[in-house]
Amino acid sequence: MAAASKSPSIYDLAEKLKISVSTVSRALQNHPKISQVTKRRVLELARQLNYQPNQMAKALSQGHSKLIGVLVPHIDGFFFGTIVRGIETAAHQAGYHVLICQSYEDATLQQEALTMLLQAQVAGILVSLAISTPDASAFAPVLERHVPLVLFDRFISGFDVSSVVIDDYQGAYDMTTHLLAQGARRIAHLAGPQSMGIFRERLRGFQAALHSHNAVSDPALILFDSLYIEGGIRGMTALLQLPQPPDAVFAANDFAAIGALQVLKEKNLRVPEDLLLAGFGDELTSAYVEPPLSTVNQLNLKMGEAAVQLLLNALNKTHGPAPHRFVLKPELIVRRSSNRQN
Amino acid sequence: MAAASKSPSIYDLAEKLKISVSTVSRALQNHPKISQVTKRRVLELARQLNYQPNQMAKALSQGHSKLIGVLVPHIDGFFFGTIVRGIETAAHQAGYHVLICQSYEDATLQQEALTMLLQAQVAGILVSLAISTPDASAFAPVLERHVPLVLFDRFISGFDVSSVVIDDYQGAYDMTTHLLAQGARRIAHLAGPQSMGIFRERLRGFQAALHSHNAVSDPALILFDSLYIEGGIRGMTALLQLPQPPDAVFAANDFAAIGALQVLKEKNLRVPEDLLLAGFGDELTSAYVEPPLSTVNQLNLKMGEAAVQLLLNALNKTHGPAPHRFVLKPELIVRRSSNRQN
DNA sequence: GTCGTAGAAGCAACCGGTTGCAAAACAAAA
DNA sequence: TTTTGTTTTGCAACCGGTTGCTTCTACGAC
Repeated sequence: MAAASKSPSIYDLAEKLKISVSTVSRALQNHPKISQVTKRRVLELARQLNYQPNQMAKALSQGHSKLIGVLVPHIDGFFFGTIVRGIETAAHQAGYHVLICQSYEDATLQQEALTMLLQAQVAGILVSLAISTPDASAFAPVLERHVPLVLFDRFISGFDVSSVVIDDYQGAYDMTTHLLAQGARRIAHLAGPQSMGIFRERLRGFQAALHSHNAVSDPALILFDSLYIEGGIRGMTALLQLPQPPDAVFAANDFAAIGALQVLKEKNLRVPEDLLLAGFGDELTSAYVEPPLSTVNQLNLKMGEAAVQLLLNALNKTHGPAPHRFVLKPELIVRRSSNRQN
Repeated sequence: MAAASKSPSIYDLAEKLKISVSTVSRALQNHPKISQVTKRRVLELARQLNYQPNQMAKALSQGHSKLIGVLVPHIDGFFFGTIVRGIETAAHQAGYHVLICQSYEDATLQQEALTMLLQAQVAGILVSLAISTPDASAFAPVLERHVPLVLFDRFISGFDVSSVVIDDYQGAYDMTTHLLAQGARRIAHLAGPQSMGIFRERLRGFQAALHSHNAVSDPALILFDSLYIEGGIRGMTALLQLPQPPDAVFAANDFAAIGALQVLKEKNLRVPEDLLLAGFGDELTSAYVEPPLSTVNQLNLKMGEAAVQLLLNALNKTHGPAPHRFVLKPELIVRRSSNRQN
């Protein structure tokens, strides 16, 4: 299309130097069978003409590109933003590029994105599942073509591929234990959609902690709603209307907790004096709300890096290695919203 | 590498149907010179074999890919996260993929990333400049190859390419005017690095507003520092030690304002009663700090979309169209930190 | 029966690299 | 000087598409 100057190819180099393209190609790869003299001449001319290898041609002839496909629900927001940053950084260090797609939590869009990534001939794919993912069938084409796949954060049970997750169970368990230690007797849980493994795990951890400390476990205190701010508002409002309201709330993510906090402020209930509050996920905002919100750090950057590492492992083995599950230990971040000592 | 099943190519289709590859190729493109019968047969077999066109091969033969390179300082953080989301969404609608790179505000990394994008044969490039960008020279290879380029948010004066920016001058002017209307007499400005056009513009708008309202314009009230939270902390601390401290602070971004807010809280100064505070950029956090922070909305999503639109325009003209500058009008978001009326 | 023509399909070159294998160049050994 | 061996280089096919131009077929017109 571009009528004007095209960038030089190895053919141009070969012609100018009166040698064959294969020699040029090998010289550029520093192939041992090419003489130093020739290499020097090729490299020199390449520099002069500002030669840039065409990665598409390279990918085509080699059968695989230096692209890693990343499919996330959305890239804005602190959590995925940081993960993607970690992914890009790690990928870049390994000489890979990152192709980004968003599923918007929609299974159909997710499916389409996978198709596009496959068509783009990516070397591997990193996915955090859309909440609406019904089953693993969308990934059949990926597996068929033996494109390495690594799931992170969001997974689906019974889908046996490599993945990196945090130990949601443990994080929820620890946070619940902490709330109990702070004197909570009736802890409510704003739980997320149970179709997502992570939210199931958080609920499990919550319940296990209650159980092992012989604390009250009232089903009325467990609410299932969206985990956006609005969901938190609805949930907290409902909790306050109970005959026996809770004295602590543990939300399955920070947004829900922030929503709950807004309701509490409106009702002039003090946190942590009247009620303890904690979230999950360490969103950036959580440190700046009033009072600062206790939460569980998901080690986002590390998760992105670990996901890339797993993918690179798979890429470097000729045989598909056995799926490997990488579990990150989350960290409790105790701030004022759950801390009465101080 | 992949020893096992490779995905089918048009050669496989051609062979199975005993027709030539060119016919298959044309049938898939719905070329008018191919009979309906043949098209039907090809399409049917393609579906059966789950044929996926190899986009690299297509890009190679056509001389351009369906890839848009995006180069930002970093993808986490609300501002760039949202922009990138807008970009991805708009690009996806136009059938393009998005290749992400981060410069980490480093000119060298930025340069490298540009090279990689060029080698990846992207159809066009969207860039928000790294703060340390010394001049436009890094972009020479891009212009030479006639790869369409659009800058967004961060630009550099004297570099005449298409760009989409918000009217930082106007935003700062409006916010300053608002602070004056709220009764501020001595407004301080936490200014950013003046190498960045956006921060220069914000400072200009600030000063112009003071001037046109005959307000105090004291050079001691203008501080230049980093615009991270720490910079805001340093700045506010310094301002409070002045013989005549300000009665309002306008920070060139929200992070600096949030840092300033922390200092004020520590010193038990009330916002907005004792001092008015405003930021710029509408970070997510700003709505949740106490008191909620007044700020200027940068219309991030819209900016991303506009950038893609400009790029698509350039891609569709054979002649490089004249550079077009798209200016978005920012919106004032008045919250409690600057509002005494209410 | 021959010619003209439109429609459908195919040949082959090309995009810009990589790579197995053959060939050329040069040096050392016989 | 011929033979053998070692480097160095080149030929040509391939990756999976696209596309200009040619060829083949069939059908109506003269």
